[in-house]
Amino acid sequence: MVTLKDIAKEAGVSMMTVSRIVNGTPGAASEETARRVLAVVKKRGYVPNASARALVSRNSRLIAACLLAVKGANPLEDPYNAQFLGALVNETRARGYDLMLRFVESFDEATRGIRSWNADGAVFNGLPDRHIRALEEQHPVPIVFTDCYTSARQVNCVGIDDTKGGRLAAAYLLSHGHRRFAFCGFYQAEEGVMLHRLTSFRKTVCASGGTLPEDLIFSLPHRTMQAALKDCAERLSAACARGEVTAAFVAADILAVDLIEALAARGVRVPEDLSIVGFDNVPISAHIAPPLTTIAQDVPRKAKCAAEILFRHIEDPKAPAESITLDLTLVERGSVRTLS
Amino acid sequence: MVTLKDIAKEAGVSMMTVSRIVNGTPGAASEETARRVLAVVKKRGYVPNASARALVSRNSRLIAACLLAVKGANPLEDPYNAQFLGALVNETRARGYDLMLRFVESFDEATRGIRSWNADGAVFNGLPDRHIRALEEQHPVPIVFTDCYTSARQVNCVGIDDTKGGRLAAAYLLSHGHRRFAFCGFYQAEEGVMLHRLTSFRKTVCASGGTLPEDLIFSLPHRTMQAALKDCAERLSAACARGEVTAAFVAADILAVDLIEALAARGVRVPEDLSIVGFDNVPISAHIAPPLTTIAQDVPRKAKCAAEILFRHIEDPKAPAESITLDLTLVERGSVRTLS
DNA sequence: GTGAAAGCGCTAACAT
DNA sequence: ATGTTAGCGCTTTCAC
Repeated sequence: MVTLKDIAKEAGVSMMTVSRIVNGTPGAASEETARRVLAVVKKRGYVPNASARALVSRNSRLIAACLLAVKGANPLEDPYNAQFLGALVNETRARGYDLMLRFVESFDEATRGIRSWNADGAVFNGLPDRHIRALEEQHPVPIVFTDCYTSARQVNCVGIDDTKGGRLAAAYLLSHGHRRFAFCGFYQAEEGVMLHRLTSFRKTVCASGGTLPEDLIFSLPHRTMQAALKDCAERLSAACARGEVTAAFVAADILAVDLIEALAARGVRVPEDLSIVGFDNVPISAHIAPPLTTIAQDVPRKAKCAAEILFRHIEDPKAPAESITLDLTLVERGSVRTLS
Repeated sequence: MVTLKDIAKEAGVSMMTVSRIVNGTPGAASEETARRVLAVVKKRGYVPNASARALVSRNSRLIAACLLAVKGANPLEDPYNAQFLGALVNETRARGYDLMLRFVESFDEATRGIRSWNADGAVFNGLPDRHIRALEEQHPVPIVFTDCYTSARQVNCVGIDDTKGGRLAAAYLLSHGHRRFAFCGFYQAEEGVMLHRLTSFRKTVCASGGTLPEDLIFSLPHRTMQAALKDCAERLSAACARGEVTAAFVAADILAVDLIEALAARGVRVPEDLSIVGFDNVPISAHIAPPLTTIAQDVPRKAKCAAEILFRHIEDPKAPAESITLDLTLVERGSVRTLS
C-alpha cells in the first residue's frame, strides 16, 4: 500500500506538503512543488486512506443509509426503496461522499453502524416514532428521515402529503361512481404513512356517503407473507361477490401488484369486478395488467431533497431542523372502472 | 464520543483488557473483570471505532459493492440489480461485515473506493473484460465478479449459463412453430452475457432452419435512452407488419417490459402479433401484460454464491480462483403464441 | 511556502 | 490474566 510517507520521500518533501497538495489546500505549495508531488502521486497510484482521515479529522465523508426491514428480508425488492436508494447514492456521490448501506431492524443496529464508522450523516427510511426519538437523543450527526410522522421536535424529515393522497384516491373513485370501499395497506405498528392515507381516505369517502366497513380494512405484514395476502384476497373476493365493495384503495403499488394477481386467481377481475387505486407510482405500475391508476410521488426528487437537507446540516450543524412535504398527483390509467 | 480509554479508566483496567473483552478474545480476562467491563461498556454505550480498527488491524470488515452504471443513471431501477444487491447486503451482514455501495463508470473509480476504505473484498456487477484485467492486477483484496466473460485467469466469477439460456429460448419458440426471429439486448462494448445469449440463440435458430436477420438484431444503450427504444419498436413493428418476424428473444426482462409497451403503442400486440421470450425472470415479469415467458435465473442464489466465494477468499487469500455457473430454466407464461 | 511534533482510537507483539 | 510499548496513515497545530 502506498502511503503519504512514500510519496513524501519520493518527492523529497514532507508529508504535510503532500497532504496539503493532495487535498488542494489553497496556496499551500508552489506551483512547482505541486506539480512534482502530483506526478509522484499519479505514478505510484496513491489513494488516501479514508480510515486514517476519518480517525484524525473527525469527519468521514461517509453517509449511512438505513432501510428498515425485518430480518433476512430484502427491502430492495420494493422498487420504491430501490429507486430512492439509487437516487440517494448518486446525490451523495456527487458531493464526494461515500455511502454505507444497512438494513436495520432496530434503532440500535442503525446507531452502531453510524457510530462505528463515524458517518457524517444518515438517512433513514421508514423508522417509527419511538425509534426516531431514541436516535435523535443519541446522535451527534445530522439525520434525515423519510416519511416520518413523529411528535419529536427538531427532526429533519422529507415526506409526502399522505393526507392529500388519501383524499385524491377517494375523490377519484367517488367521481367514478363508487360508494362501497375497501382499503389495503402495510402494517405499521405506529402512526405512519399508512394511517394517514387510510384516515383521509375514509374521511373523504364517508363525507360523501360512501362506506368503508372495518372488516374491509386490511393491514398486511411487510411482503412475502403470502398467507396474509391470500386471506386478504379471499375476503375481498367474497365481499366483491356479495356486492359489498366495488373499489379498493391499495396504499402501496407493490402490494397492489400482488393483490391483483391473487384476486385474479380467484376470478376477480380488475377493474371489471373491483376498481383499484394504488400509491407510489412505482416504475412497473404502468406495465402491469391492468395498468395501475395510482397516486404518484416523485421519488428522485425526494432523494434530492433528503440529500440537500442532510448536507446543509452537515455543513452547518446549527442549521434549524427542516421538514419538507412533497406534493402528490393522481396518475390515471386503467384500474378503475366507471360505475354507471 | 466514548472511547476504549474512557471505558478502561472507568472500569479500572487497561485499554488492552477492554479491547480483548470487547472482541471476545477467548480466555483473555477473568469472568469477574469481563462482567465489570461489559457493564461499563453497556452503560456508556461504547461502540468500537471501525476506522481505528481498520487502520491498525489491516482489515476493515467492509465489503465494497460496485454496480456498473453510466453517470447519473440509477442501476437500482433494474430490479435485477436491486434484488442482487439486497441479497448481498444480507449475506455480508450475516457475516458481520458492512457494505459500501458505489455506482461506478470506470475501473478507476472502483479502485479508489476499495482502496481508500481498505475494503476486505469487493463484488462487481457487469464489468467488461479489460476492466477486470486492470482491477485484478492492482488489487490485493479478493474480488468476485458476476456474469463476466473474461479471458483473464484466476478470476472469481459467478455467472449463469447464458449459452443454455439462448438455446432454451430458441428451442421453445421453435417448438411453438416460430421460424422468423428478432433479438433485442443491451449494448455491451465487449464480449459479455448479451453476446453469448445472442450467439447461442442464433445458432439454435439457424440449425433448425429459422432466420434471424442482421437488421432485426437490436442493441439498446442502457435504459432511459428512449430514442433507441422507440427506434427498435418502430422497426420491429414494421417487420411484424410485413410478416418478417413472429417472435423475439429479448435478453432482459426489464427491456422486454419497456418494449412491449412501446410495441403496444404502435398497435403490435404480444403475443398475438409478436411472441416474446424474456430473460432474468425479474419479480415483475409475472405481473405485466402479458405475463412474460422468460428464462429464469435465481438471483438470491447468485448473491449467496458470490458471498461464499468472496468470504472463502477473505479467510484464505491463497484459495484458488473459483468460477461458478448457475443453471437456468424457462418459465412458461403468456407472451408466446403457438403458431398453427 | 514548508516542516516537526503530537495524537486521533485502536490493536499486535511482547512483556509480566 | 493483565499491562506496556509502539505504531497504523493521516491531519491539526504551531513553528519557521
